[in-house]
Amino acid sequence: MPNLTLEDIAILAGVSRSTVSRVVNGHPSVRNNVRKRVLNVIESTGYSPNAAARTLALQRSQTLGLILPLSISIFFTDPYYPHLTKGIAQACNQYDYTLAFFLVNSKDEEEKIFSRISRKGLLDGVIVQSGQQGDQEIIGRMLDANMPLVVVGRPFRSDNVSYIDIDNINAARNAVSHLVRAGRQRIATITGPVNSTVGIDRKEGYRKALIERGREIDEGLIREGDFTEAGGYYAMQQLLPANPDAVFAASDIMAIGAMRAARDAGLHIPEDIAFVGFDDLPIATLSDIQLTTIRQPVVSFGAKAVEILIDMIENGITPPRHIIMDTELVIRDSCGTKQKK
Amino acid sequence: MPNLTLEDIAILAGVSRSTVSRVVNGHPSVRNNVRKRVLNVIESTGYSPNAAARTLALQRSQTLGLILPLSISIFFTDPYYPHLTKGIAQACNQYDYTLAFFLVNSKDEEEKIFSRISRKGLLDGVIVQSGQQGDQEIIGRMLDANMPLVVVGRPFRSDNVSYIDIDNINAARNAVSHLVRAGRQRIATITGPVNSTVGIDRKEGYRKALIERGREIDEGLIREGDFTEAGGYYAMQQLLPANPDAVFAASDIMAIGAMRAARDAGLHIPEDIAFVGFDDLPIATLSDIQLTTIRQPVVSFGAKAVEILIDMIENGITPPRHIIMDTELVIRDSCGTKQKK
DNA sequence: ATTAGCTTTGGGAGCGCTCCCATAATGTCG
DNA sequence: CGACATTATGGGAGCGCTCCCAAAGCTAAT
Repeated sequence: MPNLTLEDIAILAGVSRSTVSRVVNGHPSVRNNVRKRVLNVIESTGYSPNAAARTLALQRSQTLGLILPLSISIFFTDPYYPHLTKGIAQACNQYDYTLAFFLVNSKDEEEKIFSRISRKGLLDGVIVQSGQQGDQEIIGRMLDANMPLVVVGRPFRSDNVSYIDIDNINAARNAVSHLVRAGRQRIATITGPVNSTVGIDRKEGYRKALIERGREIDEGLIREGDFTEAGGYYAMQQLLPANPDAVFAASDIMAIGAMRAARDAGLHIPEDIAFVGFDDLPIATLSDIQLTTIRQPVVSFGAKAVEILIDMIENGITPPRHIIMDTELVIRDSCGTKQKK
Repeated sequence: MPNLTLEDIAILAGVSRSTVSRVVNGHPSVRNNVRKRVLNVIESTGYSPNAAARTLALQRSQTLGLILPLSISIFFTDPYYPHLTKGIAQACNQYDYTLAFFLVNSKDEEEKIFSRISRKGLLDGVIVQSGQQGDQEIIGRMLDANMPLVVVGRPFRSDNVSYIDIDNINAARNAVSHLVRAGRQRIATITGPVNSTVGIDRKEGYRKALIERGREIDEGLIREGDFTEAGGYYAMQQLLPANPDAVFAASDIMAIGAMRAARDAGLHIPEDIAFVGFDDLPIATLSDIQLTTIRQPVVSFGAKAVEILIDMIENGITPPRHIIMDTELVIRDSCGTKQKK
């Protein structure tokens, strides 16, 4: 299969380069019989335009970048990221953009990847998964380079940046309120890393819920986790001496780890101790005790991020937009309030 | 930040375009003081070359595509794929290639994605995750388009294609032999889909192991799964009436589902029934009973695939290579043979 | 000092596309 | 049926880079 160019098609169809270009791009001012003739040639030769040449001429690559920064090099131990990726990939397909995927594994790589990303003619825009302080640098650099940018998860400095998030504080508050209403007395929490906005916000929601209900905050019932199963297990072990009768974990995967620790300690779920997670990813229903959790629309995050980003690319960078999506408390077995049928 | 070109840098440094190009590409024949002068200008202006222009001139994009075909639109319910993706992404970073990510979700998308992929000037080569019959079409089309290609997992027609895989038959045989040696009498299996090579091969390994040991094959002890947790659960329910005392599942995630079903049926693991999985992904150790499983080097698959692909791109397409990687049976709690300490 | 044999540098052409503008073909109306 | 508006078409220039070849600058040897 030889490498055909516009010119070749033009010759074969007996028209000019420009006309073929018009046909390819669906420009209206081409006579019908000419259009047909050209389309036939294209069809029969299997011609498809050269992406690089088009990018160069248009100054548009039709490619978006997804950057998962160093802080989440734990990539894929938490199924949150794969789901997000899926949402983004789907949306890219839908809008006919190519998705370039950058997984930052180490500080060394970071520099390498940066210089690749900031190269003109590669990406039209960038989606950064954020949350931790370290990600500010990436965000800053993209902004400096005037690269259209959407952040998934509220970043630390968020005033001049578009992002998509949920209301973590209220979502957490609802979950913990539910435990209070269920009569739990010693409600503990396993937070995310406190150098992340999700870590901070979900913890804040926990505090709010308790204070609203006139409870006191017992620091002995608060432990920091790292969004891994092992971290959840370990944090739970630390909490056990404080005798909690409920735990709100800032992610499903940590909740799974915490439940394992509780069970290893001989506790019964939900009788002795109730659990609520956060995310509602498929793992929530994989454990033996189905996890009560806060559903957040991870796949929609991706879709929405792509949508906004493309809008920025095609219509110019607008004032930063902050999109807050809805969450929902999904009651299952682990919190002990599910109606038996 | 204005959009600088080679030409601009040349003027600023008082040299020609060509000289700047030489400096950027590390060509030796540039006098040292000139090189320094140019580098200074580049540094101070933050210039970086335009990727599209370079691609057009070189006919090389330094970009690889990863295609996850329709048959695995279940993407990310099985953590296998995220891990593979991670391995590939890491390797791409290492070799300074960009990774474009194509997730095929529907038949409609397939066509759209194909035409994008086969566009010249976008990808230098492609990695396809394979296994099912439906993937043959993608593979065929890439081959027809003369696109350098490496398949992860042996495809159905594998003679003219480079691929990376493990010896699924022997790996499965070892696992099942282990169960036989442990004295299990009624060993069942939950296979992968039988329109996939992994499904077929692992089942074949199961049969081989039993026949070698003089056991008979009881079709009532064989059920087909679909590599999901729910599929494992369901298959196990089907198997229960046949009273198995051991199950070999063709993936960890199915083993998890199957164990849940066994437990729901009141069975004790591993006393009443032993389980062996396949993959050794982190989930294997997340369940309450740590899963005995066959470890396959998923992340290395990715690295190896990238390595071979780049070799094909840079040194021309060589005769197809078939790389078989090693596996290892990892004994944990679920098979009942682990030494107590 | 002159010439041969290097190394270093500059500029043209080309990669394959789009866009603009000029020209050619067509259509419309009095 | 000619004058004009309208629509189709062709070709040049340019996107920013690399590569090739020729010219210029050096070095050193006769």
